Amino acid sequence: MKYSKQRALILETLKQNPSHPTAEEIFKLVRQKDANISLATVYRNLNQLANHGIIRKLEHIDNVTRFDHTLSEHHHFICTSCSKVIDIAPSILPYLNEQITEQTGLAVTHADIFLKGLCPHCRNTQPNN
Amino acid sequence: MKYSKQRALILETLKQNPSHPTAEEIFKLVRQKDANISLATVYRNLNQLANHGIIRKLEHIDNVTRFDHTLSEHHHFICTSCSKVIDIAPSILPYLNEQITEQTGLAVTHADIFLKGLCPHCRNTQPNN
DNA sequence: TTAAAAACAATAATCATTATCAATTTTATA
DNA sequence: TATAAAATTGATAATGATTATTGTTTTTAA
Repeated sequence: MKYSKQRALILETLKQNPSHPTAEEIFKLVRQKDANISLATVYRNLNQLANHGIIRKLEHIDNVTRFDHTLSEHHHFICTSCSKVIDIAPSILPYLNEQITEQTGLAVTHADIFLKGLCPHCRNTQPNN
Repeated sequence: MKYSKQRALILETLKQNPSHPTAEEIFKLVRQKDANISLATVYRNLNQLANHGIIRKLEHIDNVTRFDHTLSEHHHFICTSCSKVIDIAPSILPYLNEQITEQTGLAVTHADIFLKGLCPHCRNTQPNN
């Protein structure tokens, strides 16, 4: 991968916004620093960075592709009220893959867990939902 | 919901094809029985059936929306080699929601688990993958 | 310094899905 | 059974996210 100013800006912007932004959201952010950058460039570079294992592409959260600044594995909780996404450390479910492999006979190499429920904030403000 | 021939056909077809088909795949199947049914009708009714809790919409398996003939909760394993989807009984992870709720303080109401790995068939035929 | 390779901006193309709308079907009621 | 309102349909246009194309610019190794 050759260096490019645009790619560096995109990666830097993603690192500064760990909130699992979409390509469109990243586009709006980088536009503030480079008024000429193209949406296609944002898509191209996000995919390229993901293919090189530098960032992570999340295709499962809410039917919209989002990007994650880190490769470190973690699960995701989405609040059904405010749509906020909260990262969950995989360490809360140790030996998950091994456990499933043992019980099913399927060689599990990767587990993505998507949780739904109310975040603490919505749980307090909307006690009856 | 008023009765409609088309919706009945779509539901029946899905029940006979529990392989998590996409809307397009269901469309091709129902076309064999009703040459005039429209793709829009298939989409409309699949969404309607899902909204009424009669079938389940799966948006997480492989970045394509698929439909599930049953509401009974279960997780999904997708083979990274042949893309086959295998259902996993949620009973292999009992008290999962409670366990996560306890450890994180998040009120988890629903957990979707998407597993990747090699299915038994591909594991045997491609031992080095 | 230069030339090939990679990346760019702009935009057209694609693909899955949804919206629109006039015509048809369903269904409750007379 | 007839009928009229409401729901549904088929056909197709529109949408929105993403990818492909193309001529131009940037990067980088020699």
